[in-house]
Amino acid sequence: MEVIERIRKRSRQREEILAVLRSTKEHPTAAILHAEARKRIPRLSLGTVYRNLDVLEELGLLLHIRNGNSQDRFDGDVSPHYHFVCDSCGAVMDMRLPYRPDLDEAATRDGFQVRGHRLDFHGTCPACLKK
Amino acid sequence: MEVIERIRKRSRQREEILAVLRSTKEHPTAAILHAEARKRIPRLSLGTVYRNLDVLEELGLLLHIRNGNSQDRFDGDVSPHYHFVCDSCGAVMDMRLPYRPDLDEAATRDGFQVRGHRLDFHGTCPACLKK
DNA sequence: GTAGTTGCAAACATTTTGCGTTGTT
DNA sequence: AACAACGCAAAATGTTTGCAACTAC
Repeated sequence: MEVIERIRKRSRQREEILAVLRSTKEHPTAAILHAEARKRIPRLSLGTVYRNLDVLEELGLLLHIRNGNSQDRFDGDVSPHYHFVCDSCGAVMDMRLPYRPDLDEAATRDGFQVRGHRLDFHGTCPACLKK
Repeated sequence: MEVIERIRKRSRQREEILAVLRSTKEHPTAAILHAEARKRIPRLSLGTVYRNLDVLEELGLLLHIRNGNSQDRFDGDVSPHYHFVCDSCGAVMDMRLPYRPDLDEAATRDGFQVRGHRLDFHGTCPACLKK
């Protein structure tokens, strides 16, 4: 948990939530993380999951993807990268595409102070194309 | 209402909602549209606003921006363009930046069928910078 | 007359919060 | 001992839906 312990008290719940998130390449919802983490901490409540997701986001240890059709998704990979969202099945996948800092430069004008960007591609994912 | 009338029955409510959306450069939430359209149609219900936003999205007459901190926002400008989201005040603004179809080409690989992309910049908006 | 559309209110789904207890430092 | 974090359940938020009445065609 590195950074955290200087600012927050440690908790098994928080460690477990982050571990689950880091163990997958999917981009799970809060409910999925809850179900998964419960396998090891059966009494873990959903409220605790949300509270810890907030804390972890604040500390920059996860990405909060407010995209989805309904439920938000979370990404344990905080390095800059882009996503692909399937129009058909709704899955969120990582793109193997270099990050483009030059886009921020092009956008810095008209008085905007640009801190970064978010780029999502959408279309049909390989799995759905097969159907 | 151009296109619509061939597919749907016309309704004053739908026309008013689209008119309000087109009259602004802000990117209003459903609640804002409701409040605004109510000035002319006092009994307009929020349910009707949501139903019509769905219809209008389906017909390609608006963009549904599932971004925001909580409430979704809507954009009456359906031409391809990018947005800036202010980290400080949450406002969504249009960027004067040319659309980049080449990004889609670069992303077409690994079996993805790319239909388009969404690019949001974030940082601090001119108004918030002054404070 | 038929079927799309409405207003209203109830239902939903997701996320947030209050509170008394537990855990970490 | 102090106070962060917890579990639980209730509340808040944003959106959707069922239904009877209304409206466009």
